[in-house]
Amino acid sequence: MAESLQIQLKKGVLEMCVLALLSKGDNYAYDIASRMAEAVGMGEGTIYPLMRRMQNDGLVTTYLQESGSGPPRKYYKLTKAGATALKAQISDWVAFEIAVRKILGEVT
Amino acid sequence: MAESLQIQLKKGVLEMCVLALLSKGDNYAYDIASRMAEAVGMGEGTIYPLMRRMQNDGLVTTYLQESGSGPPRKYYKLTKAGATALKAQISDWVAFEIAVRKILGEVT
DNA sequence: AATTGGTATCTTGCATCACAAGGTATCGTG
DNA sequence: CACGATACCTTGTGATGCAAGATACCAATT
Repeated sequence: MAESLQIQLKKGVLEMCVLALLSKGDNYAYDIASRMAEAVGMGEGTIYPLMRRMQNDGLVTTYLQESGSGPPRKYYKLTKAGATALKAQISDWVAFEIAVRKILGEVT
Repeated sequence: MAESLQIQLKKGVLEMCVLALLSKGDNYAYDIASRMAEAVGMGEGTIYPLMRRMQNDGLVTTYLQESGSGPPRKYYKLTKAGATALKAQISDWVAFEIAVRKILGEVT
């Protein structure tokens, strides 16, 4: 376990979840945020900086599309690099999960 | 899933692991840090503020003990409140784990 | 036509906190 | 006595999640 915890936890989980959602189909921030809010309690204000960072990192690309019910949506699409990052982050996450379970041990 | 992600992730995991270690016996910061470093890559500089916070929160108490090999060690001992917090945090963690696995879905 | 409420974008200020790096002190060994 | 290991702790930095709010579009009610 060489990497810093920060990478595993902070950059890791949220980004990984968003990448996982996008791997099932393009989506826009508001909807992603809603799903994440329901699933893990993420706040809406968190998603936009995160998406911008992921775009800067080349993990996603964007395109605009009319919605018919509100302002146009900015859809995010996974790139090849994004898919690769997703795989790596999942394997990191699984390793982290195992490490934590080991620490918890019989306490669980 | 009402609580903020921050609580689940940041305050959560590290504190939970430390509490779990202490539930198996009193221990001192340097040793805890070593174990955590090996297990999840936590840095040593992280442990001392964390322990102080946990002490302020009444989750642990401390006592000094000579070591024979270096300066005296400050042992931390789990309080009743600490044990209660540990249980709650484990159940939060398990729920979080499940939520993440659900998001990852078949991608895993 | 004006207001409300839901959708959807984004910004700002704040607080938290893990980390790296450094500082201090004790002990045993070469 | 110097060195490395043990063990404590502090400081500064950077990252980032969050709450709150600003902006704007659309549909439906008033």
